[in-house]
Amino acid sequence: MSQKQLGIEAGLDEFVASTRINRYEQGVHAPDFQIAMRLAEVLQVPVAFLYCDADEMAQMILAFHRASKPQRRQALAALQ
Amino acid sequence: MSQKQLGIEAGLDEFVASTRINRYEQGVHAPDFQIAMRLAEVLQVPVAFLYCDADEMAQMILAFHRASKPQRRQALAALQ
DNA sequence: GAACTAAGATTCTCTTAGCAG
DNA sequence: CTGCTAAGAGAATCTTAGTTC
Repeated sequence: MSQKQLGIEAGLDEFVASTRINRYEQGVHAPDFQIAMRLAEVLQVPVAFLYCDADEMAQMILAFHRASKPQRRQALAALQ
Repeated sequence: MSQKQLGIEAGLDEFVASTRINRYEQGVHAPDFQIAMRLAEVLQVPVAFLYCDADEMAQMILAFHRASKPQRRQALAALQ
C-alpha cells in the first residue's frame, strides 16, 4: 500500500496525502489523534499500537487486538 | 497528585506546569510525544496507555505493564 | 508511479495573567 | 492551594511545488 493510498483511505485529500503520510512515517511531523485513529483503522491496528515505545508491548497489543474473545479473557487472567 | 506537581515531575517549568497539564487532561491541547513519555513515566504507565481509545485494551496494557515476566509469557501464549 | 523534501501559509500549542472553589 | 480558562506569543503542522529514482 502506497503512502498516498494510505492517506486517501484515512480521509486525507488526494493532493496532500502522500506528503503528510511521508512526514509521519519519517517522524518529521506528528498527526493529531483523530488522524492517527483513522490511520489505525485503515492499517487494522489499535491506535495505541502507533504510540508504542517498547517492542514487547507492541507485540502484545497487536496479538490482543487480533485474538478471539476467549483468548483475550485467558490473557487477561494470566496477568492477574 | 496535583496537576502542577505532575507537570513539574515530568520536567515542565513550575510556572507553566499547572496550565499545561490541565489542558492535556481536559483534552483541549495535546502534548508532543516526548512530553507524553515523561508523563507516562511519572504516572508509571506505558506511554501507549495514554493513547488508548478502548477500555479493554487499556486494562490489558496496564496489566501487562505491571505483570511479571512469566505472567507476560503466559498472556502472550494465550493470544497465539 | 513512488518516496521524499523545502518553505511560506496556516493552525496548533505555550506562556502569561488571571478567576472561582 | 487547586482546578481551570482567555488571548496574544510562539512553535508546530499543512499545503504547494517541486526533485529524485
